Amino acid sequence: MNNFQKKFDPRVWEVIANIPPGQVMAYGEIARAAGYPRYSRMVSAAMSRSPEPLPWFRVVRSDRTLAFEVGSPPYREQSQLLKLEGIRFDGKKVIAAIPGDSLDKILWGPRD
DNA sequence: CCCTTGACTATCT
DNA sequence: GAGATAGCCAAGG
Repeated sequence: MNNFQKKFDPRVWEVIANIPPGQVMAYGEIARAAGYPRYSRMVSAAMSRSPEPLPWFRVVRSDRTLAFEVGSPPYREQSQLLKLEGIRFDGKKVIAAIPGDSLDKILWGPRD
């Protein structure tokens, strides 16, 4: 299909729904995985208009920072949800902490 | 058709 | 590493 499938290609939502807990993906990565390189902005649009709940909080910018304004309600909510999955923050950047990743990193973080 | 917007990115200072 | 800049692409006015 040529455009973003008239509406939004469900593959985008699939990709997001399949991000494992403790792991995160960037908008561009999701777009690529769904077969739409350069559609990062469309991913954000598709996400906010998803017909059903998605693990939206596992989606971050390519530089691994959150897409919301630091300190804003949605920012705090997202960071909170991520922390509940064991994800740590290196300043404003998230540090994916999948179970199986270096235990030292999960418990102590890259710095300390 | 032109212009603006946006939960984006890559690149250059 | 932070800020500016230029691409990017669909939507809506």
